[in-house]
Parts: sequence; C-alpha cells; structure tokens
Amino acid sequence: MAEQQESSTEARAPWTRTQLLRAAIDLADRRGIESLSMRKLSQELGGGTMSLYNHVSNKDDLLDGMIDEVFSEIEMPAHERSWQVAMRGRAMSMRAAMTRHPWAIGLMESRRTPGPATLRHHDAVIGCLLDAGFPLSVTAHAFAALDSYIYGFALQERSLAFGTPEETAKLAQAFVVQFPAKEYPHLARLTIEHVLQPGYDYADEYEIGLNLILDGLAKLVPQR
Amino acid sequence: MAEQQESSTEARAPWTRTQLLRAAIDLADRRGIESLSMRKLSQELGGGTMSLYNHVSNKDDLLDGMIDEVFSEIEMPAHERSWQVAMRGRAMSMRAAMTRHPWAIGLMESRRTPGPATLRHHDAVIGCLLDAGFPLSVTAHAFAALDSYIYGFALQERSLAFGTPEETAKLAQAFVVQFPAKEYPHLARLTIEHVLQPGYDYADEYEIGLNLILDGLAKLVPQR
DNA sequence: ACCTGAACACCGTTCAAGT
DNA sequence: ACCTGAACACCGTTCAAGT
Repeated sequence: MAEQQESSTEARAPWTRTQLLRAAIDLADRRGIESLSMRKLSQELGGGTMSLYNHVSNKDDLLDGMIDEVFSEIEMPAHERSWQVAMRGRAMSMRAAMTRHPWAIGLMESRRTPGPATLRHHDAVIGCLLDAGFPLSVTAHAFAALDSYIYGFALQERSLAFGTPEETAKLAQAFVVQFPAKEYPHLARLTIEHVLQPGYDYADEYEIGLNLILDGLAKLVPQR
Repeated sequence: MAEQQESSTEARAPWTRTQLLRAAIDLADRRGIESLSMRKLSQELGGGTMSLYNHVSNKDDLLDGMIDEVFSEIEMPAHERSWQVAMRGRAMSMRAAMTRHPWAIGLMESRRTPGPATLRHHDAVIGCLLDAGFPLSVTAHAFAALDSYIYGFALQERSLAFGTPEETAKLAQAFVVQFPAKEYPHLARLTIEHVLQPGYDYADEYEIGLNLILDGLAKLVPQR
C-alpha cells in the first residue's frame, strides 16, 4: 500500500484559462454567484486554491473573464437583414444569455475592463447601425438607449422573480395579501386587475418596450 | 485616574435604525459599497459590531433599509402637470439620487424585499399614469419600459466612468491607443469622430432616450 | 430592552517552497 | 513554467454573558 506514486496517480492535467472560466460559470449558474469563491472553484476542479492564480491574476480578473465568455455566447447582429431585425435578434440573444446566466446581469455592463468578445460584440452592433445609414450621432443614441433598456429590463425581471406566469400569480397574490389596497391603491389595482389576470406574462413586456425604442429610432434615420 | 465611570463617560446614546442606515449610506458614499462591513460600520458609529444586530437583523436587512432610504429621497411624480412632465421629473430625480449614491445603482432594482418608501414611490408612479388616462395595460408597459431604461442607463453610465466630459476624452483616447482601428473599426470610428469631438457629453443621451420612450407611449394613450 | 467580546466558519491573497 | 500549503488580514454571524 506504500509508494503509490504510479502511473495511475500522476499529477492532474494542467488547467486552461478557458477551462477554468467555464467551470466558474458553471458553478455560478448552478449555485449562484455568491457561492463562487476561489476556494470552492479550486475544489470543484480538484486542485489547490492557489493554482488558480497561475491562470487568473485575481478574482476580479476571473469575473472579467467569465463576463467575456458570456459575451462570446451572444449572437452578433446579422448583416444581411434590416437593422430592425438585426437589433431585435441581438436583443433577444442577449436576453437568452442573461436568462442562462442570471448572475451576469448586474456585471456585464458594470465591469470596466471589457474583453475581446465584448469589444467585438459592441463593434458589430455599431457597425450594423452605421451600415444601415445611421448618422454617427444617431448611432450613439441607439446604442445608449438599446443597451440601457436591455440591461435594465433583465435586472428588473430578475428582481421581480417572474419565473413562470404561475409563479408570478403566486407572488402577486402574496403581495396583495401583505399590502392592503388602502396603503398602495394603484399598485394593488394594477396587480389585481392586470397582473393577476389569466394570460399575463411579464416577459411579453420586453418586446413591447423594445419596439417603442426601435420605432422611435427609425424616425431619426434617413429612409433608403 | 481610577474609577472614571462619571457623568462625562456615560454609555453612548442608543442607536436609531434610521441613524444606522444614514451612517451606512454615508460610508458607502464615501468609501464605496465594497468597504461597507458590519465591523467598519460599528467602528464608524463607535460601538460593538454586534450592537448593530439590535437594529438590523443581518447585512441583507441593512442593505434593504439603505435602499429604501434612497427611495425616500426621490421626488414623487408631480400630480398637477402633464404625465410627460411628471415622468420626466421623476426620471431626473431618480438619476440624481443614483449619482449621489452610485453604490445603489445595481441594488435598487434587484433587491426582493421593497420597503415602504419604495412601494409608495411605485404606487405614485402608477397612480400618475392611471390619472392621466392610461389604460391598465399601457400603464404596465410604461412602467416596465421606463424603469428598465432608467436603471439600465445609470448602470451603463457608471461603468463607462463618464464623470466629466474631460474624463471621457481621456478615457476614449486611452481606448483608441490601446485598440487599433483595425480590430474594432466601428468602435474606433464612433470614438474618434463622435465621442472625442468637443462638446460631447454622454449624460446628454439620457434625455434623448427618455424622450424616445415617452413619445412612443404618448401614441398608446387616448387623447384628452 | 439593549449592548458586547469571544469564537466559528468562512473569505481573497502574499509568501515561500516545491517540481 | 506550473503547482501548492501555511499564514495573514479580513468577513458575517452565533452564542453566551452582561446591564
């Protein structure tokens, strides 16, 4: 039983940065960002905690890398179609990525060191608008308005915890019980007469607001 | 020098929950949310760390309280004027509060236990729209779209670190140096030909996007 | 009812040492 | 070049004890 350093117990394969980032994303997806620690991540990967620092300079760098990985999952705006279709597609793909990785929602737009995938994505969005004939200033307006809306909606949706329409109904009902209509009459009315009605789904609001912005932008662009 | 338990060294005055919340907000404003710890906060207030738990059930409760305090600083939508003016005013007041308390930006819309000031605020917004003749469903659209945009813009603005136009120019210049136009041609063009031009101020984008949404909403409302 | 220190189970990261 | 354990300076919170 002694001297077991044989071929079957050779040192584990060295990690890749990407491997490490994917493992961190997986951990955050499964257990939430608050339980992503350097110690738990190294345990997940089966190595010493400090070995992580050979691939990542610190935890902030780890997070930056994770976010850039998420950006790499997002569809670039398609070139061959109208800018409205391309922008709608990107917005949908963005929302899908944030649904897969809810922990990323507060982080994607607040980190200050964008990675290459992030920059490529933003470059493609701007390129799509410029190619569609947007003047530079309108491109800037479109970029600011769309991204603000997309990120903000995801943030709000997460906090409202509107998973399925059924969950929504349960939560709304709890709200109505907890806060009598006397104190917050309008909130109560909106909840009872609208949110609690059959067929209501908060997710539907996403495209409505998006169209509002896209339609507004269309009027700022010279027609082809 | 012994037995100093005299009138001048009596026990410190008991804390109030509000006092404690204001001190926490002040600490977060001055040093950033990442250096707000129960230990540092109690030190700031001159008491034992565990004394905080007599006024706050845990750190999450502390954060919830802080956010509700921030909401109490925001102007309610004014009733006497048009809904456009009221909504614009609220949006501006919201932005001002988030500028005063940048640490609150990611938190105001992602916490799941809204306090009374938060609920009062949302109730007033919904009430303003209903009073203006908005159908319930359009009220829901307006609420979702406006809040998404307002929070998202603040988040983006913070990450872009666009403090003053001068800072913007400095950052943009650093960006251009770091990333040659070859790799991100459209991003480079927007930066050089638009962002780096004199008079550019990202803050101006706020009202432009806001008007886009307000104008779009106006078309969904029966005219008076 | 309010306060508090000690202790516990965690963190991220520096350092010095291994291969 | 990559790996790693021990140690340091932090966390939030439980507990048991004080007034």
